[in-house]
Amino acid sequence: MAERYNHKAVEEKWQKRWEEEDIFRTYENLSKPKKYILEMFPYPSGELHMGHVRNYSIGDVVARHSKMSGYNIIHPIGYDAFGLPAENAAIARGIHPAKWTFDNIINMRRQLKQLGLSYDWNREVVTASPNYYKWGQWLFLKFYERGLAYRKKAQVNWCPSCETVLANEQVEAGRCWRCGSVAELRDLEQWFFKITDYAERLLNDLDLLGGWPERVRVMQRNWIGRSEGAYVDFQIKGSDKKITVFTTRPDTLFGATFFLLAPEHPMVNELVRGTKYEVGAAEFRRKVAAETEIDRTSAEKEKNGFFTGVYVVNPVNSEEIPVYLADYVLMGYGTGAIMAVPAHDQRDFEFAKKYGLPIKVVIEPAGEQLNPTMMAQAYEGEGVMVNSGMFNGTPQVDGIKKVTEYLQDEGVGEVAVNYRLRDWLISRQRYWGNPIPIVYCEKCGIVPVPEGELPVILPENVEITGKGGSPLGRVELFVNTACPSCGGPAKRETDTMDTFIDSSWYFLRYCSPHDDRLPFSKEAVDYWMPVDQYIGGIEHAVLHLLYSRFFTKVLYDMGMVSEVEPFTNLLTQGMVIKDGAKMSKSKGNVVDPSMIIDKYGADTARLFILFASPPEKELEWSDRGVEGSYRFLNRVWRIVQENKDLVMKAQGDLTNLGPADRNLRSIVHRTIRRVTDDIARFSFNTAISAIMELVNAMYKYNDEANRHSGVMKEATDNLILMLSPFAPHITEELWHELGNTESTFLEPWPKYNPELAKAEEVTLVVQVNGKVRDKITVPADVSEDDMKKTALGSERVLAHVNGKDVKNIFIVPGKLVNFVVK
RNA sequence: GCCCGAGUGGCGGAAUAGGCAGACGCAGCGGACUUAAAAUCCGCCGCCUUCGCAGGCGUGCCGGUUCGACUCCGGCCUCGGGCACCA
Repeated sequence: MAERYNHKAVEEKWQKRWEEEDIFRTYENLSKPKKYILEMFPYPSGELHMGHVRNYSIGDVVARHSKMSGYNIIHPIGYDAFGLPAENAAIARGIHPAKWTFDNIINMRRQLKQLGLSYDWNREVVTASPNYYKWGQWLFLKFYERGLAYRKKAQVNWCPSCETVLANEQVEAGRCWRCGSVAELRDLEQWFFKITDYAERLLNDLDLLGGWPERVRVMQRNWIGRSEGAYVDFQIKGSDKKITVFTTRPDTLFGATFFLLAPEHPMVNELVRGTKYEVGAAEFRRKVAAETEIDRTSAEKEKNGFFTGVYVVNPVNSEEIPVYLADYVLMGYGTGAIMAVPAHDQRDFEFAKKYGLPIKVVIEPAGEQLNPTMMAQAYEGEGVMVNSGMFNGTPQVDGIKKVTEYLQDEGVGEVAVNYRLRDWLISRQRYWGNPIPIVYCEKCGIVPVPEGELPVILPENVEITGKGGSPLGRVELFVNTACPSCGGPAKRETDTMDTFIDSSWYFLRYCSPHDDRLPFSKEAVDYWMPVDQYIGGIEHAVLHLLYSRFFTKVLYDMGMVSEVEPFTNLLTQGMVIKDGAKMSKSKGNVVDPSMIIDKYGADTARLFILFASPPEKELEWSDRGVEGSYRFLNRVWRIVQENKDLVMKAQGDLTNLGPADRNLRSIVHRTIRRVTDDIARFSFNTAISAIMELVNAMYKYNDEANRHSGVMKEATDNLILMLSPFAPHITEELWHELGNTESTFLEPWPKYNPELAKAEEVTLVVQVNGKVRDKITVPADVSEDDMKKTALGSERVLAHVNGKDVKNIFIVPGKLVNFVVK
């Protein structure tokens, strides 16, 4: 190999060799501890971006370091290949989504290989291939059998731009998570997964996830939104019917002065039918329905209501209170009906003020009286029950329990738990996704496609316009079929599944990717799962990470997996930004990884990305910084080349060393300790800086008159091995140039000798009254007495101590002396 | 509004258990090598005062605890993120 570092030649050479020798292939091996290292698989948009490079560089360091540390690792990759962009490309450029997707995969696979990532390519998974989506359909059928997949008519989110419905999790602040369009509400019959059945477990098991960032757990906790309270029945005046409300504040029941229904509440029509309120109620409902989710749920918006002419009876005091429709009451939460307590709920308070409804105080803070006419806002704090009959004087905290018990005894209420989490709407009116394996028969109704007929193949001949409903609905050959049950004429479901289903179990498929009898083999999954380290973006804090947890729990209940949580440890990487803003085409600040790899090589790109910032933080891109990393690799290259001959004929005797030799050895062993610890805590930036310091020390040592070949070899070997997870190509080249024949990937991770890692000399810091006055080099094993003596031998210290009383002396052994003087 | 997270040189960042603030890198400055430049190697590099020795100040702001605080406590400011009529 040439004297100069030629990144292109080196990287191409080793990528080829690794592939030929198949060194990243992994197998189950019960004699070794396993480690599952996983990065979120990419959507094959066509080009790798810097966020991918960061994600996969982090994962590769963890994987390579784990492998070298003796773990049997699994480190797979694949493509989340279904999704709307493929259809958009078809519309914009007339390319079939399948061609667009699979061409993109070819390109992205090439780019991933250029990065030198240690993937077991034999485990590659593509969600858009029939041998993967078949099993997604199979799982759908299992969910259906268990009652976890069901169809219902509901008010759902609709993205007008993507022309499809969206799950709640996929609407962010009222906008489509993908395209940012304002979501509309529509009444549609759709397929749902019953994730709410798992709400309690999804919530409780967050406690098992100590290896997750706290903020992700908090986001999921908030999203699930558990609240305890009670159901309370209110009798409709002049009817034998009742309406149930959910409340978290049964203690304020005596303060209910009116009653509110969501405009969509199913009782509304019945209540106003044939009355003078009928027309107005319908109009009010229409007006509210026209609002977007954003308007509807904005807390700032003025509340609107409509009186129905109906009254209900408060079960605790028989008071008759008026029933209104209110736009701030949501049909999707609780029962869609609430009791309004304006004195103790700010929203109800505002509503009461607007419509001139009475306000009745039933909770008062200790030693204070509240006057309803004087109140500027609701009192939501703690206190004691008043105006509440037999409960007067009860502290509010006890009141919640006591009133609920009373309601239960009277048969008009019960304890209740509600969640903010809604069922997962999984239908999509799109083509490029996994067909829902369901047939609608005129006679038999909903009929699941039999397992033996899977997969329901996604037809290729489809016209994609992006308009007018599910594209599959226009493919007659697909739609028209025979009922699997009676053989009569039937129609297929034409919606496809949410692509988040595909990504909810791909990590299981990696364990046995070629299984053709089941989605994954229990044996393989039992060996590899759970994922020990998952790495990806924070944007999936609720979406993908919640859905995957749900899937894992269902599969656990089915006996298909033995773990209740899929991801033991989670690392959420920060964004890559440039000039202070997220890289985006519209801002014109995108840096293309291909350009960087071409100019400096993958090793430089990886090293820079890992060095510039800790993985969880934002990473500010810097072209100068990249050059610095490139300079460093060249520096490594040269110091190894310069010492190649010396190292190759090194003799192993490391006794009788001079001070410079001992010093370098000590630095080498300290560096091993630092780098090992830093990688373990994902502090890659400091790990790299420690390696840089080692290289600086090696250059200094290089000027010594009598370089010791054995010492130089120890430093060089360890430098190469420690750097190899970060910059695998250059280190592999240098490693082989030194006469080694095994890949660094297969070498053991360096170990340090604690004795050698100790410095012989340390810097003693001397303070007077907490201010540093001198720094003196002393032997590492200096006694406390000698520390004191040495410190008092310093003129600079004496200048601040002489003529004063030494009141106290604090000594931190081997580190610091502090004289307290007056 | 509520809940998180973060504020350290010109810049990215470091300080893992309360003990040297600014490791490492970028930029800058100086030197060596060179006919010269690039590359490379070596050195300097928080601010103020000072020829220097040295001294003072300094981790968003104000206060506290401590022999000693970037680190712990109380209050505030700014920025970023999440949630936001969920009864």
